[in-house]
Amino acid sequence: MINILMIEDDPEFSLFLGEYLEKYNIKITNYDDPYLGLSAGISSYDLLILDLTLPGIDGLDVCKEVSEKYDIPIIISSARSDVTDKIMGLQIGADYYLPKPYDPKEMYAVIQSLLRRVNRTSKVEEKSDFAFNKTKQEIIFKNEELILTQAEYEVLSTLLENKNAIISREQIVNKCSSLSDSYSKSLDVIIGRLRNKLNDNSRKPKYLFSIRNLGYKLAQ
Amino acid sequence: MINILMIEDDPEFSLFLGEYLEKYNIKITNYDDPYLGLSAGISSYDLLILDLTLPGIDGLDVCKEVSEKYDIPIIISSARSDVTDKIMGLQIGADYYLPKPYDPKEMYAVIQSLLRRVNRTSKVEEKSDFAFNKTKQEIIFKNEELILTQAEYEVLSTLLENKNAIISREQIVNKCSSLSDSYSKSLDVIIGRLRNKLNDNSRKPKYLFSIRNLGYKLAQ
DNA sequence: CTTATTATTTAAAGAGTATTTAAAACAATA
DNA sequence: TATTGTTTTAAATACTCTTTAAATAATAAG
Repeated sequence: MINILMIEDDPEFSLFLGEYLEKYNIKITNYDDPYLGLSAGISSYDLLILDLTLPGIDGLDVCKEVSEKYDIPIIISSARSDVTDKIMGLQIGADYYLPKPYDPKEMYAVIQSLLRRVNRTSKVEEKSDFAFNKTKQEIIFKNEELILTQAEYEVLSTLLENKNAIISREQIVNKCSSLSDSYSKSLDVIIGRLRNKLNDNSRKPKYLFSIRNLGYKLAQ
Repeated sequence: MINILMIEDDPEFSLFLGEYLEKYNIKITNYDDPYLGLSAGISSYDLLILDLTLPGIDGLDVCKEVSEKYDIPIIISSARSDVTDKIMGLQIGADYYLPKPYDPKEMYAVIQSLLRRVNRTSKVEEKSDFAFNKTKQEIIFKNEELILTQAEYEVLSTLLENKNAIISREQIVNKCSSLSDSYSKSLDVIIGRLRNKLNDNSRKPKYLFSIRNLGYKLAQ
């Protein structure tokens, strides 16, 4: 069961949406008074749907306050479809801006998407043992940053960019500017050092496979 | 610097957007061929902007594949503004659906919002040993004000502004007006003095890391 | 099984970078 | 002009990493 907090001064609309979402096991609790909504134990909800035209306070201010204090995902659902409103809303803390009128199916899709993202990123579970960030020039392996030399970084990067594919020694050497471009044995040495840092074993490798006569491949 | 992968078969549009986002320190790499885009080392980018009308394959299929294999946030940017497309896109793995045409400002707001959400939920929010106040020109380190010369202050500031990122010697020298802009060894000396004041050790640094051939980085 | 080829490992050399130290040049102030 | 504090220069030292080389191991072919 998913619990959604709604702040919306048109009770008919919230009722209509609530009824629609009921069949997907989603429960909406609506406050037409924004002040009541703000003191409704926000953190116990999974998501906030926020209207902008509210009595007594601008929805954008509500958005800002909630976003600063809580982690809860926010969808702005408003008849104000001005670009500046959208931009403001998103910058101020909203996760999605859905202009009214909309098909409730669309709202449902947005809710699904947002909750998927929130749950996905908060989970520790990961598919790959590697994560890498080109801008920072760092490669994370099993949640630890690898300390790599320039050549090691370049080699592992090119392998990572072609995950599970075989790349020839020649290709690798050409892509790595810190390797002298002559045919050389340096690459083999670098590979060995990478294997050490990955705790991999050339006899029965888990990550770094040597494919005789063809090159190397990084599995996973 | 934020790295965005774009798959969009209208090169003019991607160029236009890329130029606009440049000033916010965002770099767009566009592939007009979706198959090339898919093999472009997706996991090293921070975000994917995806068009739907692509040559040879439907954008929704690309979306599905990427979403299943990677955690990367996806924005669909498409002229197809049909509700069913929106719903499909969001259900299949997209995080946002932005119908063309749109103001590039709006795209920027969406990017900000999405990255904020992704970083917010994944980061454990760690405490920094540093706090700095630009207006007062002071830097607090472990609750004590550091007594710094002008050059030291400027160098530490630029490092602090790019926490955990590698900055080249050249970049640092250019940003620091009290360093003569010629290539010079002064920076190395200043770094040494900063290390002293931070009780840091170049052999096994805790804060001030030298990244051979690339520059320095301040951790934390 | 033997031999030729290809890959891995290990150690050491050498080139290139970074750090440290001390002294000189410079700037600001009284 | 003397003092003081800061940046620059220079030179010595320390260190890191790619390359080379040589020994060992694994694989494929005859």
